[in-house]
Amino acid sequence: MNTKNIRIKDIATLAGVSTGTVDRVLHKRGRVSKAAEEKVRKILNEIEYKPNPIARSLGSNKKYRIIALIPDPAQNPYWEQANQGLIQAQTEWARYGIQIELFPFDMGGKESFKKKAQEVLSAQPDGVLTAPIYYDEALPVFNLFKNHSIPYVLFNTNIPAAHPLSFIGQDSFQSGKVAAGLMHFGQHLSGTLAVLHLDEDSHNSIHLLEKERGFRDYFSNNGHPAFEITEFNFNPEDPDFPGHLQHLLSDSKLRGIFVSTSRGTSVVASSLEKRGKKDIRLIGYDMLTENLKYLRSGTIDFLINQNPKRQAFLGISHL
Amino acid sequence: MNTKNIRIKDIATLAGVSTGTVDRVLHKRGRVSKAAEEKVRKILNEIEYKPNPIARSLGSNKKYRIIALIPDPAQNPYWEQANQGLIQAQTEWARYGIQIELFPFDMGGKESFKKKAQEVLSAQPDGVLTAPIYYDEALPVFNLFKNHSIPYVLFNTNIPAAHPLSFIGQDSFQSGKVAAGLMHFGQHLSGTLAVLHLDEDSHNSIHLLEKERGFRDYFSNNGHPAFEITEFNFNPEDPDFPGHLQHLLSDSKLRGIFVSTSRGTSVVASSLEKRGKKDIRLIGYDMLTENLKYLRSGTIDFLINQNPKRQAFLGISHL
DNA sequence: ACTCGTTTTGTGCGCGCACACATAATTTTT
DNA sequence: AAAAATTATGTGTGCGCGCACAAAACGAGT
Repeated sequence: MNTKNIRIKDIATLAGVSTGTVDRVLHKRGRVSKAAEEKVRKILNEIEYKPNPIARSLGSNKKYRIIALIPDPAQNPYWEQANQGLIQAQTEWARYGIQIELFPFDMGGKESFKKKAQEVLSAQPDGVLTAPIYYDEALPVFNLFKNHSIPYVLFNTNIPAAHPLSFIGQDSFQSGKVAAGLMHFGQHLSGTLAVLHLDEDSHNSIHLLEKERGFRDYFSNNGHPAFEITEFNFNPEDPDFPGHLQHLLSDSKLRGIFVSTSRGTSVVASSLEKRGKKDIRLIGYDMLTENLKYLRSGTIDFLINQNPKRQAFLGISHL
Repeated sequence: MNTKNIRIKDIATLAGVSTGTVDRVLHKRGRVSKAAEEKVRKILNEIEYKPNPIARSLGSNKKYRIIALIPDPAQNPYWEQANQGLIQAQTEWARYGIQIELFPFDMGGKESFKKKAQEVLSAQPDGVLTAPIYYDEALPVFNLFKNHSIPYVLFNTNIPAAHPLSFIGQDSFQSGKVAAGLMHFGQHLSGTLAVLHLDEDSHNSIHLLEKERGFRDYFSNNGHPAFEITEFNFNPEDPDFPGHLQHLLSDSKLRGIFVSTSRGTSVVASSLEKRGKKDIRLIGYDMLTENLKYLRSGTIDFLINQNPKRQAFLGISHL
């Protein structure tokens, strides 16, 4: 009673006009005399009108199409988890007339990304959720979206320059700092720390570089014991990769490894375990089942959880 | 189109009856002939009917009263954060006719808890969100709630025996194990570890005891280096408290302190900082502003975040 | 066969909003 | 000054559901 919700009808009576007129003022679609608009505006300023979202969505009953433009889940467990979140969102929002379609693109194929982005555009969705893992290719795509006034939400990787509707995900820089803090914690011997980007094209993936920057930033402010930080870019599909890894691990001064990608962590962990190198600290990303195995066995010391499932779900919700 | 949502009306046509009959079958309020019920039931089994929650809540437009029975936020920053979450939930759900009332009880006064619980009962709310920090007193209260068929959601502290509608919060036992893991991590000298319960009546607070149990459990499985774990119960309001703390800190073999309550952590941290004891590891709970200060300065090594604000919010949402 | 009770079934209304359309009040044109 | 065009305003309808109530069907008794 006390929390009496004002309806559009109440405003109408208060302003001495009909509901239709109030409606037109609210949706600013003209066809209203100045005098009438005045009156309604006045009432609106006095009391705060909150349209009832339930009633609103009931009537319209529109179908919304949202497209998720993300790397192929089949290729990568991280994106598979994200996909899980999408499926969850799908079922959750289904009866509100929201339909989610997946446009997976090939990781490591910028061309694939560009092509799929074009398809998204021509599909004319009501919203897009995407993870712009390629900086250079992403920006022009977003400009196109904006021109077609298709709202888009970024997740996983942030590109502020793209000014999306919103961004869901963690701050890669801070995330790198956290990793560094955990790496530093309790370390009493100086030595080498390795930052590993296990990706096809890590130079173009800003979020990986941001993580590294955060990692280095931490150590530039926290100097004892002194660490030498080296950075490596490996493609885990490369046949030479095991060799490179072995060479890296043979460094007796190596104290810790920070893997910037979720998938790569378990590979490194298995290598460490084989060599019985328990003293090398390993920090990676995300609770993939593979990773969890090594986390339990103690080979992986910390996993920074990006919660792709939840992120994807939230992303859709925001749209 | 393809995801055509079936309405109650569709079922009616399919079964060859009217919507009213379907409605009666769905809400099982009788007044339906066996033959008709048969037909409707058959259709219902074939297709999965999902009532549109939007339309449902539109019509009813009921007012729901939810009461939050939690410790007085004014007395404790942790519960103040929880209160923030309640306020957020309040504004969020306001227009769906949900009203949240706060029944704060005095911490450290079981009598206060019992009294307030009685008040809640006589207020006849549609739902209760509560944090049963006193085990012995809580159970009979929940039985009363159940008798009056008032749904209740627990948060912060779980009491499975109370079988509530749901529980929001972390597993205290696991949380203690995590703390132990972080305590153990990188420790290379054996010594003493202290578990501090800084509460008025810690013996009756199961979640604190659960945390300790988890903490001890970890070390019983991870033995090197060997630690002696001691446990202390202090009341931070007690005038003797600073003396006790000082005595504890004078132990040269003390390696780390685990504070099981969110509020106490900063007190210990300030003490540590005064004595310049940087080498004692300190682990506590929750991102209270006080705690964050010491986390930044490095005196507190880890804070396990229980996110009371979010928990409270989720609790209401579940109801 | 008719009325009266009882059970079964169908219909109508409203929740609050958006949007379409019908009416009313203007202004412009002839 | 009347008709036509334009603009302003009011009213009606439907979204899907729950619930109240009207209508119909059915039996039983006279």
